[in-house]
Amino acid sequence: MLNQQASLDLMFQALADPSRRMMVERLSQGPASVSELAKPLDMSLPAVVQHLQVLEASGLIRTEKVGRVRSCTLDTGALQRAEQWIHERRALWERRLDRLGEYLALSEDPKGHDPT
Amino acid sequence: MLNQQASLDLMFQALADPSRRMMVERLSQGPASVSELAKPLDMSLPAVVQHLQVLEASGLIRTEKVGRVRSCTLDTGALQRAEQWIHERRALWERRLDRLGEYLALSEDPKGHDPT
DNA sequence: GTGTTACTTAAGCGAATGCTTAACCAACAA
DNA sequence: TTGTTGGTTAAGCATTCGCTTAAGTAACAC
Repeated sequence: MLNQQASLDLMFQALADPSRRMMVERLSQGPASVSELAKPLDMSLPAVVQHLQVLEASGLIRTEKVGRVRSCTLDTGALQRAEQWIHERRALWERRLDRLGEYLALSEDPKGHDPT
Repeated sequence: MLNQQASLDLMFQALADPSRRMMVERLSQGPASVSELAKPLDMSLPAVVQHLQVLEASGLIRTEKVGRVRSCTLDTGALQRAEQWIHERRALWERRLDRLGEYLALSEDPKGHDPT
C-alpha cells in the first residue's frame, strides 16, 4: 500500500487536468465505458486510455473489463480522502481566525497585541 | 480573471506536490515567512520560492513583502472552491447509489433489472 | 470464415516541472 | 561603511507529462 502522502500526490495530480476532471464529472453520474468517456473529448483514444490509467493509479476510479468493453466507475472513498485533507487545513485556519477575533473582541487594549 | 476550469487546474496542480502541501499545512496554522517555510524542506531557497509562486498563482496563498521579509498567508476561499468541486461530484455519486438502493429495495423482481 | 468494434501496446516528441548553482539586490545591524 | 540577512533573478538540466501515429489483439456480428 502507498503511504498517505504519495496517495494524495496521485489524486491531486489526477484532478489537475481538465480532461480528467471531465471524466470524473461524467462518472459521478454513473459508470461509463472508455469510448463513452472519450466521446466529448477532442483527443485520440490512446490519450483517453492514458488519462484513465492516471485516474485508476490514483484510486479515483476502478475499471473492469467485460467482453471487449471496459467499464469505469468512480471510487468515492478516494474522493473523500482528498476532500478531507483540504477540509482539515481550511478548518484549522478558520478556527485560528475565530480565536483571533475573540481575542480582539475581548481585548481591553484598542490597539491589540497580535496573539500569534 | 481566470475561468473556473483553469483555476481548478492550478489549484489541484499546486496541491499535487508534497512540499507544497507541507507549506499549506504550515500556513494553516498561521502566516509564515519564506525562510520559515523553507526550514523543514530539504531544498534550496530558490526552489522554495518557485513552489511559493505556484501556490500564489493558484490563489491558494497570498503574500506581502514588509521590509525584506515576505509574509505568506493561506487564502481559504481558494481551498473552499477546490473542496466544493470534489464534494459535489461525490454527493452526486452517492445520491445515485441511494436511488439505486431504493429501487432495488422496492423492486418486486428479486433478480432486479439494472435501472441505470 | 470475414469484417467491424472496442480497446491496447509501443514508440516518439515537444512542452512543462522540479530542481540546481551562480550572481544579484535591498534592508537592517554594527 | 561594511557585513549579514532574507530574498530574488537567471540560466541550465534531467525527468515527467500529454499528446501523437502506427500497429496490434480480442470479442462479437454476419
